[in-house]
Amino acid sequence: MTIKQEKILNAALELFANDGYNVVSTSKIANRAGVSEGLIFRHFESKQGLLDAILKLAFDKAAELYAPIILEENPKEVLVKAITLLFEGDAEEYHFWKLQFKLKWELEISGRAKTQPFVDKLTWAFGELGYVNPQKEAELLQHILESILGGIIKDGLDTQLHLRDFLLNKYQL
Amino acid sequence: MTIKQEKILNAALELFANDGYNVVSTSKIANRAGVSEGLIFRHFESKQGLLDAILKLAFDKAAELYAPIILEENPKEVLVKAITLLFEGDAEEYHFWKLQFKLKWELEISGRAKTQPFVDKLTWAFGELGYVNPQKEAELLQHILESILGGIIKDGLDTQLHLRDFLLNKYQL
DNA sequence: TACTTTTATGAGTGATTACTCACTTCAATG
DNA sequence: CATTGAAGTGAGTAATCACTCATAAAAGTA
Repeated sequence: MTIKQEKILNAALELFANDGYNVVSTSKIANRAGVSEGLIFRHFESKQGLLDAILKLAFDKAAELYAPIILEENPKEVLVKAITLLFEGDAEEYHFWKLQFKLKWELEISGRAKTQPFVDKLTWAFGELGYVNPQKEAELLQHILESILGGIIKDGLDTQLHLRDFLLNKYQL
Repeated sequence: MTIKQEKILNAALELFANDGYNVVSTSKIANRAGVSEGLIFRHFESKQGLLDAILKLAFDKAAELYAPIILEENPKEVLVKAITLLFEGDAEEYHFWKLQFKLKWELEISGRAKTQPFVDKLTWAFGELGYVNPQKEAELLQHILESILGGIIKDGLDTQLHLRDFLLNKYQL
């Protein structure tokens, strides 16, 4: 991984996340990265190949972020971490999240299979805590968290922050 | 409104909703509508103007759909209608909903101000029913419904249908 | 130093884009 | 019938697109 390769990835991530995959041209990416356009195709073969490389980085980043929840053994703590995680994202991760939401609708990339372990863990936690229908409770919470994350990305963290304590209170955590 | 004008609107709605605004070319729209490309610009001035015309139709359709909830005077019935509404969408409305989700992320059109009366009505209903924090209960339910609607559009009605009865039960309706 | 491989450039390619315009067809009116 | 304004056409335009390729600079190895 050369320096210019990283510059291309960073520039493309930012542009894809902010403007979308289809409207961002490879010449614009090259310009932002301070690199010749041809270099993109040398390293990543095609525009799609560049996107694939970024998606792999995003996947690794997400796995790393969710790991503490998957490994947690206290059911209450699982829910606490799941809820608070959203509100602690730093600026670096921001672009990855935004890209994921954009691509979900622009290219109809589901990312559904990837969240399955997370939903399974939530289901387990709700079961341990004696909920009648842990499976559906888990799906519901997953929906809530996904929509709140979308709100954070679109309208800013401060517009959603008050829901954190409300949720923690609602689930008696 | 001439016949060809309607054909253009229908073709564009379907293509925008399925493929996205930026990837659909005006020549493709004209072709699908069985119309010369120039006619699009005669009637709608620009590609953006065509989109604006479609968004106006979508807004009217949404207002018409939400009206029964806004006018409802029984608080419990407000929540019932809000929850069940999602699961009763017919095929014609489907494209309008899908377009809204796509544009929300592709062009970052918020549509937030437009849902305000709906959220206000939910807030009122939760207040009438004695909830401690009706404002936040309303925002939470709005988040849930939005995310479920997204699930219906992406993965199909049947993947989300079981959540309807679960929600009705959870809110004791 | 001499040779090889990799990294990097930027002008050039055909295809496609949103949009224009000179022109024709059509329907309505007096 | 004659006139007029709107509806409709389709070839044409400059700009931009993803991508190629001949060539040069740099880095590694002996």
